[in-house]
Parts: sequence; C-alpha cells; structure tokens
Amino acid sequence: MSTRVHGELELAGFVPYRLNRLAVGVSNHLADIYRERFGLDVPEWRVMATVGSQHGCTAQHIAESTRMHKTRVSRAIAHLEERDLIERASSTADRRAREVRLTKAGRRMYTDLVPLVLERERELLACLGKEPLRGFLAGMTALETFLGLQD
Amino acid sequence: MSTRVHGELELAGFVPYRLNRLAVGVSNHLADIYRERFGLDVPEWRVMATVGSQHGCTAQHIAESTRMHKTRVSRAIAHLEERDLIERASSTADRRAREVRLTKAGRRMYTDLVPLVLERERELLACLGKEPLRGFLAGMTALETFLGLQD
DNA sequence: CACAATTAGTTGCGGGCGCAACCATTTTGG
DNA sequence: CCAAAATGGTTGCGCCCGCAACTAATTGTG
Repeated sequence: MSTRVHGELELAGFVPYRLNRLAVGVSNHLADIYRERFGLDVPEWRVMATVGSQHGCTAQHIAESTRMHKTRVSRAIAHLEERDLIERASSTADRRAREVRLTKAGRRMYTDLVPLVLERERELLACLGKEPLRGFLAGMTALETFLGLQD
Repeated sequence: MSTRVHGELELAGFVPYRLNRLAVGVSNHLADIYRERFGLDVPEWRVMATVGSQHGCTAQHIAESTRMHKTRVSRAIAHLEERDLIERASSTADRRAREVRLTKAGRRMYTDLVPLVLERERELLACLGKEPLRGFLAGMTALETFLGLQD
C-alpha cells in the first residue's frame, strides 16, 4: 500500500479519484458494445436492462432501481419510444402511470445485447483471480453499506 | 458471489453498474467537504490538488495527471484564477504554456483542505478491515492494469 | 364530499462538458 | 531557412443533466 505523507496528497493514489477513474474506464469498456453496436447511451442502456428483466414496469420503478433522476429516465424512455424499442400503455388502475414494455424489436435487441454485456463483465472480472475477486466484491459491498447505497 | 442466469441481467448485481454507483457515492461523500465548505466543484478540486502538490505546473500537465479533458481543465483554472486561488505566469521558455501556481490564499485553502479530505478517505476505508482493504486495493489495481489506466 | 397533500410524469431553464475549430507558438524536415 | 506539422491553450456550439415548476390523477382528512 502507498505510503502517504501527512498533509500532502497525490491524486494518483487517492482512492476516491482512482475509483472514479476506474468506474469511467469500466463504463467505456462496456459502452463499446451498447453504444457502438446498438446506438444506446448509458441511461438508455439502463432502461433497456431494467425493462427487459421485468414484465411491465413504470418509469418510477425504473428511476428507483437504476437510481437515475426521474427526468433522465423520462428522456431515455422518450428516445427509446421514438426508436420503437419500447412502448407505453396507460393501462393500469392508476391513470397517471404508464406501463413500459419492450416491443418486438426491443426484445430482440435485449436478447442480443445482454449476453454480450455479461460476457464483457465476466471477461473483465477474469483478470482477478477467483479469490481476489471475492475480496474485491466484499470490499465493494462493505463500502456500499457504509455509504448507505445498499441494493 | 451472486448466481446469474444466462441471458438475464439484474442491474443491481452488475459490477459496472455497482462500481459507477459506488464512485458517485464516494465522490459525493467527499464533495461535502470541498463543495459545501470551500465552494469547489470536482474539476476545481482536482486542479487545486494537483497544483498544490507540485511547484509550478502547466495546464497540459494537470490534464494528463487528472485525466480530465483539456477544456475542462482550462475552465476550472479560469474559475480558480477569478477567485484568486491560483495565478498564472507566462514565464517559461515555451511562450504558449503558462505556469500555474497557488496564490497565498490558494495555499492556505490547500493546507486547510487536504488534511480534511485525507481524513475522510481514511475514515471511509476504515469500514474495511486491514486485510480486506489490501484485497480491495489489489483488485482495483488489477482492473486498472487490465483497462490500461495505470498511474 | 370537498379540499389539501401526494405522486407519476413532462418540460423550461441554466450550467457543465466534450468536440471541433481556432490562435499562437514551437518543432520538424526538406 | 522556411513551410508544414505538432503542441498549449481558449472558445463557440450542441448535448445532456438536474432543479424547479408544472399538469394530471390519486389519496388522505376534516
């Protein structure tokens, strides 16, 4: 571990900075797939992932489970609807909410996309050994808990 | 580790997503200090940290060592100069570049700020045990290497 | 039952960011 | 030695984001 002189800071070894850089790096690594090949940006990808793994969900639900701001979700949904990847039905008992669903084309994209993305994740994590991976994930979980980010 | 059904994805357990959320969380945790108490945003904080730990450096150098886009650096420097926290001298042999330095006030902020930030980092990492911390950092390093983010 | 408070979702606005283009200077190489 | 390429840095532009304000529908309360 890096030694650190009191009162001096070197950004390169500073964990919050490294963590941010790493998250950006991993995100870009993934974006190669969903952006270049499917024309999705991050919010759109997250909406696709969320809608695809459930049957009918509301924008509200998407916002909660992705932790994105509701306006970001609203705009992502609008884009995806324009591209006919998802559709909305103002069906339920609550006539404020609108049920969001994948269209045929959206479902097709989802089933093409998800395995590629999961493979990328697997391939990324493979650069850690099995045991170190466990340690790394445990660390992430502990930090998440400490910061109150759980589930 | 979470079991994962082939072809299905749950965002909450997806490492790239978790990593991004964690980085944002950690960043906000720190921002409490440098934003609320010192009125700095992320790019400004990074510039302060970089300039403060070296004696005279160029915008180019800051951009490289923080991995920020040069326009982002340029604008952060402009803001900090307006607030008289840093100053620029178009000194060196190369008359395109300008040497960036902390002013008296900037130096004062730096020496107040850095210990607080380092303390926050220490306090954050303390929620991992000593051994798990080592594992977590090793994991980060491995991922950085894999993605070519080194130093 | 009516009226206030809440909730789902959208939109105008201001701010920050990256891209590309630009200016000024320095380096390269013919 | 000069023209072309490269480099440090700034700026105009368009895009995305979050905040706050808004509409519409629902729930709670007297």
